[in-house]
Amino acid sequence: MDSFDRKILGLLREDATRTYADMASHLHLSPPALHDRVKKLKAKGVIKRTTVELDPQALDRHFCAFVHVETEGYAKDILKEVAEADPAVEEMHGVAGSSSAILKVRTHDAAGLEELLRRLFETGAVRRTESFVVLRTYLERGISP
Amino acid sequence: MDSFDRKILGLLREDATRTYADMASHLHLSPPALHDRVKKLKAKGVIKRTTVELDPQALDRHFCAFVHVETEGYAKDILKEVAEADPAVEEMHGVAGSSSAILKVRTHDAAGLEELLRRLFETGAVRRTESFVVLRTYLERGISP
DNA sequence: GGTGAAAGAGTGTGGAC
DNA sequence: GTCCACACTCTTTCACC
Repeated sequence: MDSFDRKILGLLREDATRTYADMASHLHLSPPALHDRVKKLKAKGVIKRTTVELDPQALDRHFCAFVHVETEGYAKDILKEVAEADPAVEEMHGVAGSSSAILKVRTHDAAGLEELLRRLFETGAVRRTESFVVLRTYLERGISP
Repeated sequence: MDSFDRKILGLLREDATRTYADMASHLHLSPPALHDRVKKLKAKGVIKRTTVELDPQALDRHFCAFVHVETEGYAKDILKEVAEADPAVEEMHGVAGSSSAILKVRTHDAAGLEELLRRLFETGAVRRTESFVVLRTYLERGISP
C-alpha cells in the first residue's frame, strides 16, 4: 500500500469504468503492472467490490432522515432484524451517547418514515426515537484514500 | 423504468464488473438490448457513476462518528467549506430538529475527531456539537432499487 | 429488441531488472 | 518480488434487420 496504490484507489473511486490502459498512462505504469496491483488490492480486501451509485430521486426516494433509537436494555439484534428487512434503512450503527443506535433512512415520503417507526415500536424493545429529517444534503461522498 | 431496469440496477449494485452478456442471459435479453438499457439509465442519471467500495479498516480509518452541529444563525456555507476540505468528513446534511447539521466522520482515531471539532469551532459559527461515536456498524448498504 | 461483426479491452505467459 | 512486452480471448459496441 504505497502512493501508487492510493492513487489507483482514488481513480477507481471517481470512475471504476476507467480502462487499465488509461489509468496506467496516468501513473506511468504498464497496463499489466497496474492490473496486478488492482488484483492484489481486491484480494487483500481493500477494494471490497465494484458497484454503481444510484440517484435516490430517480428511484422516488425523496425523503431522507436520521433516526436515533433508544432501546429498552440491549436490543440491537431485534433492531437489526427490523432494519435489515426494510429496504428503506440504508445504515444502522450502534453508538455511544444518549442514543443506542442511529439509522439512516430513505423513503418515498414522511409516511414511509412513520411506517418504520411503527414497526420499531411494535418490537417492544424501543423506548423512544428522535428523527432528524434531512432538508438538504451538502456532501455525500464515500471514504477518500 | 420497468421491472427489467430494476433488476439490472440490483445486479449492478451487487457487482458492477458483471459482463453484459452474463446479465443479459440472467434476464433473458440480448447483450446489446441490455447495454442499451444501461446506457439509458446512465444518460438519465439514475446511475450516477460506477465506483469501488473500500474497506475503512484497510485504510486505517478505524474510528467513525456522527457529529451534530448547532450553528450560530444560518452558517451552512461556512460549515460546508470546512467539511469539504477535510477528507475525514464523508457526509454533511442540513437537518430539521434540534441540530442544524449532521456530519458523518471517519478518522484514524478519536484524536482525528477532536481535530475536526477544533476546526469547526474556530470558524466562530458553531455554538455547540454533540458527537455519537460508532461502536459497531450493523448495516451499511446503499440504496436498494 | 435481435443478429453479426469490428474494434478494443482484459488478462495470461515469459523474460528482464 | 515487481514491472514490462507480446499475444490471445472475450467483451463491448457499432451498423443493419
